[in-house]
Amino acid sequence: MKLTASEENYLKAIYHLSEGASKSVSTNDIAAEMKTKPASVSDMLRKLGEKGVINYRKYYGVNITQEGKKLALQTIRKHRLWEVFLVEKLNFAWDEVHDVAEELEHIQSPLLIQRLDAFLNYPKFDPHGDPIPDEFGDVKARPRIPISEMEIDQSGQIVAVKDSSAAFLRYMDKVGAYIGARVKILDKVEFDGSVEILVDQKKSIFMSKDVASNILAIQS
Amino acid sequence: MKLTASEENYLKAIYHLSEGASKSVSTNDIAAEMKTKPASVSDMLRKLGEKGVINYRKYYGVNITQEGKKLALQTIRKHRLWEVFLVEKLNFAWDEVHDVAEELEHIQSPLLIQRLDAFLNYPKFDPHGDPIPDEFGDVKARPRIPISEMEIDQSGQIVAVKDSSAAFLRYMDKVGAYIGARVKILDKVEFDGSVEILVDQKKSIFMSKDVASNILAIQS
DNA sequence: AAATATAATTAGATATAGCTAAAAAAATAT
DNA sequence: ATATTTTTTTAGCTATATCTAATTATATTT
Ligand SMILES: [Mn+2]
Ligand SMILES: [Mn+2]
Ligand SMILES: [Mn+2]
Ligand SMILES: [Mn+2]
Repeated sequence: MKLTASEENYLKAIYHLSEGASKSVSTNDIAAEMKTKPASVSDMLRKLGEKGVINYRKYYGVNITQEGKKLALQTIRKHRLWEVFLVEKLNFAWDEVHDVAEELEHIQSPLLIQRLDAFLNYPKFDPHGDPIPDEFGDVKARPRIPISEMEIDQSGQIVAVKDSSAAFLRYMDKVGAYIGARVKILDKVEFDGSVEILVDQKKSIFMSKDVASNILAIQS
Repeated sequence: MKLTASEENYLKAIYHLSEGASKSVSTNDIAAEMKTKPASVSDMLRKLGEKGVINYRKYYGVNITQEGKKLALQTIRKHRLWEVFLVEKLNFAWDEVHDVAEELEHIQSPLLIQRLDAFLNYPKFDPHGDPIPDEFGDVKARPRIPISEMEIDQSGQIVAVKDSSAAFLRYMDKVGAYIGARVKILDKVEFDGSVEILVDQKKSIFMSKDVASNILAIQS
């Protein structure tokens, strides 16, 4: 099964929207995610359905097939490997990599990805803490919870961000929160869910619930 | 001026066909180079003409403009930098890099290329000995002659290949000829122009004129 | 100079990928 | 159970990039 760059992008979006959610993915949701119009999505769904990477019943949304999942994970693998390359080797900031990786992920060359993976020493996570699927599409899931859901006095380590937008990542940089940082919940405001955390036993950061819910940690 | 990947490929082809040749480039030649049909070329020439990167007079072929030349050299720069990356960092063989570079060269990110250039330590030549234009499109030309034009007993150093096809490069590997090798012309056959050369003062290679004309050297 | 051959362009298709506007189906509210 | 709203699809249009077949312009022969 060979997909165009555009088909790969849609399939990836469908995969992401499927994750967690148990029911079908809707046309409107895909359109929002892809920043296209629902009419364009309907057209693409017909094509992806014909290619067998999704199950598509008109008016009832789509479910990704096993084949589709595998292909989506291949694209995600490439995207994340390139992100690691950009940060580790080319000194990109973690908020600068997404758009370039969005292009690089479509380069067709299994050898390239195999060699890139080796060159990067088989990284397991991308710069945002997201796991890199292996060449068979297997992902090592790591239990992670938003720090908004941790209790006062609990400790943990930041392992990922849920929102990888440049704006959010720059906020992280600004307040000194980063992947790998040790954190402890100092206080939680009942009223609005905002949180005060201690980073690396020295720096205290106060953040809204919205922010806290986008920082993922493993408890310790 | 923003070009599509396809436009960049055509412009690069036109640039290459222009090099050396003093007159306009013909539709048929471009079609042959691009492996498309002349009809497709006519269409593209109209578009490139409208964008001002070529001067196009129907039925009389094209000449690349200054603007076009600059853009073509940017694409060539990217292509060659990626080739260096693939060979130097990812251990690709020099006959495996072209097709992948042909895709990578279209990634749009000035920062990426600037950083890649630095990461590779500002290489001046690609794995086939071709010069890498700088960010302003300036190329350091090196005098180089096909070894078919060298005289008996003359010495030199292989600096590039004219033909970068996988087939030719694998032939080079097979006979042990490589960029950087010291060569001396041992014999030339008057009848058909074939040549015997000594590589690195130890290995003698006999080759047809066709082959010899595709190996470029600087005399010493 | 006219006939012929070659080269290049145009006309008309196809395929991808996007859009707006209209129509139809499904979901929700009365 | 209807009516209304929301969602989704279809129809029709635009743009890119390719093709084949037909046409036209230029170049070469005779
Ligand atoms: Mn993408
Ligand atoms: Mn990422
Ligand atoms: Mn290319
Ligand atoms: Mn090269």
